[in-house]
Amino acid sequence: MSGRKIRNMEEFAAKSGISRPTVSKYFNDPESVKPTTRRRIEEALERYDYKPNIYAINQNRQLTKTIGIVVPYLADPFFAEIARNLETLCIEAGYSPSLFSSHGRPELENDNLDTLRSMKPAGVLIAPLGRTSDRSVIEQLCQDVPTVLFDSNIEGIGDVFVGSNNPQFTSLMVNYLCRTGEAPCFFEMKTPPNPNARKRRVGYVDAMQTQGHSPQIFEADGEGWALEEIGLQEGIRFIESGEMRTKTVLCSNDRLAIGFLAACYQKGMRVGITDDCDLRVAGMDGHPFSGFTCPSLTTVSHDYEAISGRSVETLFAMIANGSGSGARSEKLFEGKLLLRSSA
Amino acid sequence: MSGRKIRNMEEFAAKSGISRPTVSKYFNDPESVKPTTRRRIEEALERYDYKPNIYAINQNRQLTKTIGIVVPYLADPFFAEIARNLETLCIEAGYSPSLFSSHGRPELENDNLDTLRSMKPAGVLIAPLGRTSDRSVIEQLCQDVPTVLFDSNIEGIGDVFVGSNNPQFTSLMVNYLCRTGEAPCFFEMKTPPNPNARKRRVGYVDAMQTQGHSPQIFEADGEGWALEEIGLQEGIRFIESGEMRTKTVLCSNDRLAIGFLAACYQKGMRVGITDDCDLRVAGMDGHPFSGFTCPSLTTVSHDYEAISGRSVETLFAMIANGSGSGARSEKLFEGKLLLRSSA
DNA sequence: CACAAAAATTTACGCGCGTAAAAAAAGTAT
DNA sequence: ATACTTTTTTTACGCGCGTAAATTTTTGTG
Repeated sequence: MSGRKIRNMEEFAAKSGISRPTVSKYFNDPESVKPTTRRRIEEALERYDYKPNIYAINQNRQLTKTIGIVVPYLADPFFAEIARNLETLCIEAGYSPSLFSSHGRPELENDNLDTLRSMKPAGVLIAPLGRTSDRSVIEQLCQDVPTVLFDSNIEGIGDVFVGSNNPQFTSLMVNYLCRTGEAPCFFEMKTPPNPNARKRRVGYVDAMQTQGHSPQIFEADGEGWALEEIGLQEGIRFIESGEMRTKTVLCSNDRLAIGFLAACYQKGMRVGITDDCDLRVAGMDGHPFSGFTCPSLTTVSHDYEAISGRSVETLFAMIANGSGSGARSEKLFEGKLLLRSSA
Repeated sequence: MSGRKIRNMEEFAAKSGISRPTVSKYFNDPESVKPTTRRRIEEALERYDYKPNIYAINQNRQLTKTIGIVVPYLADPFFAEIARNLETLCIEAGYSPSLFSSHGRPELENDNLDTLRSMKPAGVLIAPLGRTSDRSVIEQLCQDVPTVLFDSNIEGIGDVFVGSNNPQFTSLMVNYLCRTGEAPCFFEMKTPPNPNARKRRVGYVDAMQTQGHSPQIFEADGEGWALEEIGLQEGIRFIESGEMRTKTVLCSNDRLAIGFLAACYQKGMRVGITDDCDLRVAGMDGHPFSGFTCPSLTTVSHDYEAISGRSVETLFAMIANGSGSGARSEKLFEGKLLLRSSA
């Protein structure tokens, strides 16, 4: 590819001594041309620096090879990790993923979705903001292109949802905590950015009542995605309030838990399962870095691979079969207990 | 936008009662048409669901409104945070950022860059993999489009580099540590994924010698971007080796430090500046979550805002002036000492 | 070597838009 | 009202490629 630049496929076809339609065929599927021809094209490809113009390619095409991936906040390690998985799977399947973050802002989510819609992608994988999402915009998208919602469900929208069974997360953890010690109180945000928080709260209350305990919920103030900071500040407030009726704290998510651990550390409270500790703290999510807190965080982990795997599988199936599969399907994966040393 | 869909600009122009070229003009710059006309178009825009086809728009255009952003590993919170800043700045300036992660793999970096090049972006912001990057591919990109390299410098390539003064990071921290206690040993990876590591090591050795101390470096085994895990496992090995000649450890970066803190915790070593502690641990980067470790991590922080701000400013200037500015410029920002409780 | 099948070529059209040039219409100042 | 300027319309072409149909060449088989 050291040779000089080629303007278009016409010119490249001339250089390689092959007709343009055949070259076009090659780029759409290298296997579809005779090996001899293929070799000649690929030799030319090494000598000249040419790549078909993606705009011209997609402009007169109904389905592109693009897959849109939209997450609410990419700087959240959970979404970064999921996005990484999804991108990898798409690439392996021969698609070109296009990644969008809504940065927690509804108007950006709308912009992303509009942009995506005009890109005529083969399919879209979206984790919506949730509460603040614009239903109609997502609905539009789902109508136009095969779309899989993941992580955050929006009732009645889209053909497929793939996510985690959030109430099961809490009941799993509550049961474990009750089995091994005191029943937990619940540390969460009053206005959480992620819509799964509500389900977790409900799951907590249900599980506690099933176990015959009365729930205690501490609602942290603060808005936005700076969850560790909120966990720290409000954790301190919670501890200082003296209202904590139990020495076991279940945090609504791992990022909050990481902040809460920092609060405990600052307040000189030892966290852990051993006898010399003052408090047990657990989280939920299986955050990529939850294994490296001090103490390491006991949590319920999403089945990352299952969620990302199923999401893309389903999407590919929708793309193949034509999207209109009929009934809306929801697939919820169970969380796995990650027993570490904080609880 | 509840009205039925419009196929193309021709049809939309008919609906709004304006000629297509004028509508086209409107979409390129809404201010460029008469207020009356603008109002009529925008009214039609509310009634009908139309957006110009992005492929057709860009196909016959030399410079698009796209800005490419390429990072080596998006699941690393440092890059996630930088990417978030860059995206926001681009959007505010009226551009459409397009985000790519190389997932630590050189072949993906090449793919990303090739894709980007064919997108004819107005400009590109790239943090290359570094050591494993394909120089020629990056060089090609720089020739074709205005490009700013950030974070990881590749000598002699590109017109502009914006990053941090890594040797200064280490000397700043070494000086602080020496001033307040024992001189530090250095904990780093033998084969770090990030090319800045080498500069930090050199900076460490230099600073130590300047201070009249003999450097001690522990080289952690392991490859890839699972830095916390490596910091944990190799940290344990380092501690157990008994080779640690000092009770102050400077980690090459915060993620390694987070893993090392976990190692210390597991080995029952108290980390902090207070008298009852066994060890001081410091990091470098100002990792978004470094403030929430236990103890909170003393570190040298990148000037995130300055790096991202300067990067886009420079890029916009290159776009405006035409890229060929002549000499290669490098801007290195100083790190800021973040004094917390680990060292 | 003839012949059918497969592959490549030739030819030609269209996608949706940018954009240039010329003509017409609308707005402004005199 | 007239002359002038700004804006819009009309008309027309081209971007780079997908793709279909008809034709020619190449390949494989008997």
